[in-house]
Amino acid sequence: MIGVAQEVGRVQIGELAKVTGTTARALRHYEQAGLISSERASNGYRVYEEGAAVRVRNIRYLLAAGLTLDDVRVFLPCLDGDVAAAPPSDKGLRVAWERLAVLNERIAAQTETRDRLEAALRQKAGGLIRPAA
Amino acid sequence: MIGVAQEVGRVQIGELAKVTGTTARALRHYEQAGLISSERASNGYRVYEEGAAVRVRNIRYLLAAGLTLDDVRVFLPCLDGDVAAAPPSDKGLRVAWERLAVLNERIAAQTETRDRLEAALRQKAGGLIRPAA
DNA sequence: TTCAACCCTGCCGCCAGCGGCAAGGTCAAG
DNA sequence: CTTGACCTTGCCGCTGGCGGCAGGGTTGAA
Repeated sequence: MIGVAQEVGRVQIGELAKVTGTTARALRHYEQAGLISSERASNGYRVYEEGAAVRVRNIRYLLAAGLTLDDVRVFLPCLDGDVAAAPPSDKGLRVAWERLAVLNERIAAQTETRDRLEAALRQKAGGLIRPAA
Repeated sequence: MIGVAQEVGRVQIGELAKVTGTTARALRHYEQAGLISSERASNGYRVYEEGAAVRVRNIRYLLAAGLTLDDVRVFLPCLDGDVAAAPPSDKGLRVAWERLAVLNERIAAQTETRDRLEAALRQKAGGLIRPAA
């Protein structure tokens, strides 16, 4: 083993992938997209600091909610709280609010659509078929 | 002009695209995906019957809400109401309810995420920046 | 020394929902 | 008879978020 963790949190990509439930490939992708950063060891290996895991989990959480990497980039500085990253700039915050508004619209649209679909289904199904609940 | 409409609603692809606010390309795509159907004139041109416009608008509506073409295929039979298409089969209805449940989950996830983001933003912004509303 | 298990950087592939273009047929008007 | 607006099929391209592989270095253990 290459050092289970000399200093806590100084971890390489495979480990980070494992603990965050993702893949090294995805992590490199996030880095290239500017969502995470890494130092390099003398051999060129990426080394992640403590807190990276939190950040990555935040990323995954937002992605899972249907946000794009661009969106995530906007919101991340507001989520890390403690870790580095630019303290959310004024402009950054404005943009974040804008994206949030967009998100709200999307949710509204989907909700409306769902309601209509549900109504249509109830009507078609008479009473034969019921919501899975 | 090739006949502004001999019988009302017997219309070709460009017209249908125009009235539904989409493109011929997209309509062919929907057809290939099995979402709409068309007869052919003797010259090979697609001819759409009345009601196609409604169907297409339904499709666009659902797509705009973030559904996939697959999803749409599932829900369409329940929306046409009058037009042809298979009368929503029993199995079809079950599947539709399932998809609806998925949609609900997605909405829930997004809503939760939005709430968290909003909270984070409020905290970061103190009171400097306010929701766009 | 050799091996396995890591890591690196490309670069191509996939899915979805089309856009866009080529190469050709059809039709009505001038 | 030509023009131009329409239509046809087919295929390649693009965006996003990676997956996966090739080709190569580094490490620690046996």
